[in-house]
Amino acid sequence: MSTKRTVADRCDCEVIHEDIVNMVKSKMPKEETLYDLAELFKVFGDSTRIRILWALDESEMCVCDIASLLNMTQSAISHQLRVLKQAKLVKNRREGKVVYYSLDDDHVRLIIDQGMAHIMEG
Amino acid sequence: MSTKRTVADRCDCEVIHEDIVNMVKSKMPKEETLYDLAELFKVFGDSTRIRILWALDESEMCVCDIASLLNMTQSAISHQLRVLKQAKLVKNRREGKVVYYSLDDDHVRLIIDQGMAHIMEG
DNA sequence: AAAACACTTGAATAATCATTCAAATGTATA
DNA sequence: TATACATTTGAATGATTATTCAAGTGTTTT
Repeated sequence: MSTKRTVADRCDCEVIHEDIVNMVKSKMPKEETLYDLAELFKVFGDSTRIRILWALDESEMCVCDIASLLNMTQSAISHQLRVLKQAKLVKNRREGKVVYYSLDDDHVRLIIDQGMAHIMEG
Repeated sequence: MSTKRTVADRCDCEVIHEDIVNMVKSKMPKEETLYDLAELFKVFGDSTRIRILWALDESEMCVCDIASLLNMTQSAISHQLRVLKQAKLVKNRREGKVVYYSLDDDHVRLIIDQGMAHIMEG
């Protein structure tokens, strides 16, 4: 008796469209690639960093100026610039005591533009 | 006497290039816009959601299939689909008991493509 | 060499958020 | 109407992370 399923048979449902799942699975990029992609977008996913990127798209700037522009501490800006640099989105050069940051990559503008397009269409 | 600055005059440096800061400030979008932009990218900044978006770019799928494809619980997938829907990146339709999800917007592909381009150029 | 300056770094705190678990919908079927 | 099914929802937990604060570099000026 009791062909009744126990309450938690792992997942309470099996695949419904196995053919589609298999097809999609065969076309998915490597796990690692998708992970890296998410990591990249995570960098864009903070308003401080977005503002920094937008500012640097207008002009190369030093840490002090960015801090002033965004009304934040130099330390906070410096921390975020490090994140942006690790993601290869900005680069810097030193001139005496001053360190100037600028965009490192053309994709930055394109990614932001596409994001804006999505937001704007409402 | 003592024109010497106290140790913490708010920020330990003043603006260095006031002209540039003012120019950039005048060109920056509204705070709110940049905040919304960051919120959008935050949605892309999670590997589960990126995988869902990539999968839905191949084919419309139901929650159960996505869960199977990504080897995760339906609950976890459902929670993330809600986030994606709020961001207007996916839409859904019901057919009996089954709910099918699909991409809601052409920008999704373009944004992901730009992200990939950045990653791939190394 | 000492002081001032521009910036970086590390640890600590607080806030955000992805996943899990349990319970609740809504729909179809017996 | 009761059961099964596909999905949603809410609360709880653990992990990640942005900012602050204090101390540390590296460079120039006096």
